[in-house]
Amino acid sequence: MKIGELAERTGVAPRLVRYYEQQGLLSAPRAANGYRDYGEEHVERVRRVAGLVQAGLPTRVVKVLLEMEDAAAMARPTCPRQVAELLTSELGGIEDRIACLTRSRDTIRDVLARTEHAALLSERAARTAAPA
Amino acid sequence: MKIGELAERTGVAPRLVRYYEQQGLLSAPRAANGYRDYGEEHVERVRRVAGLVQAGLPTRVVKVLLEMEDAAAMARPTCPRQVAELLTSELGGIEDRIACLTRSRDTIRDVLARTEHAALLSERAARTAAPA
DNA sequence: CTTGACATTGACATCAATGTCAGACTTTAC
DNA sequence: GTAAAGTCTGACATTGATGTCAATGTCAAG
Repeated sequence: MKIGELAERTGVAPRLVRYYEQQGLLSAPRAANGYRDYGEEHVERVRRVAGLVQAGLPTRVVKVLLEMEDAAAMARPTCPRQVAELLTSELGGIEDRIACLTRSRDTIRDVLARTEHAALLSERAARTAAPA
Repeated sequence: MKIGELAERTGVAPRLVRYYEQQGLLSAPRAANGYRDYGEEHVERVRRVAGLVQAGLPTRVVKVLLEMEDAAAMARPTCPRQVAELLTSELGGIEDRIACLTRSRDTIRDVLARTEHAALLSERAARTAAPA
């Protein structure tokens, strides 16, 4: 598929897809005419990249993170010492973020449930349970 | 305490503390001489603000989020319809981030455990279990 | 074959979060 | 009391993630 379709399916602007590619987060096979030519696997990949970037990770970190996810699929993953150290230190930051966001999520749910807007919450739950 | 000490205790640069204040995320009582004069409660607050910002939330969102956490402490929290809607829509994004980060966290742990760097992981666990 | 929609690259603009510096004032340490 | 260190405000610079535009090329539909 071409970049336009990929963008539509991921909700990520073509501009950003190219940017991520430039940052080395994305491979981009080319068709004979020079157009980028993506496959299904790229849809997942782009979603994942965008998700991590939106979660506040710099592209530089996302890069090693994803390289590592690729490695994790292997039976006997290898990982240079230096990368392992970077990941170990990032791990703390990631856990902090999770804790911070989790707390906010719980607070939001709690407040919505306890105010007169509980309906919004159940509407949303209904939507996510049966996504169109 | 003055801004320097607050900065030291939170790991957040004074410059940023002032910035957060300017964005309305922070109150800043002043001493007679004009210096900002913080109490213990501000330490927590600043950590929370910085945490959310690092988790990729724009200050504008952090602001309503924290206002709401304050409200959540009340017996009968109130919340204007418009704010409730904003929060409901942010909720999805937050959940996405959590999922994304959780997955990365698990992958990191998994890879570290399965490579020759498992030691890093246990060292870290030891540190976080008994923080200095 | 032409027109319109989409792609390519590269340059430039923007925005939010930070860093940094200058000039004036306060406080701390000697 | 003087010097060093910390604080204030305000301006300017930088960085990373994006938006936008221009000039050119490709493709699909009429």
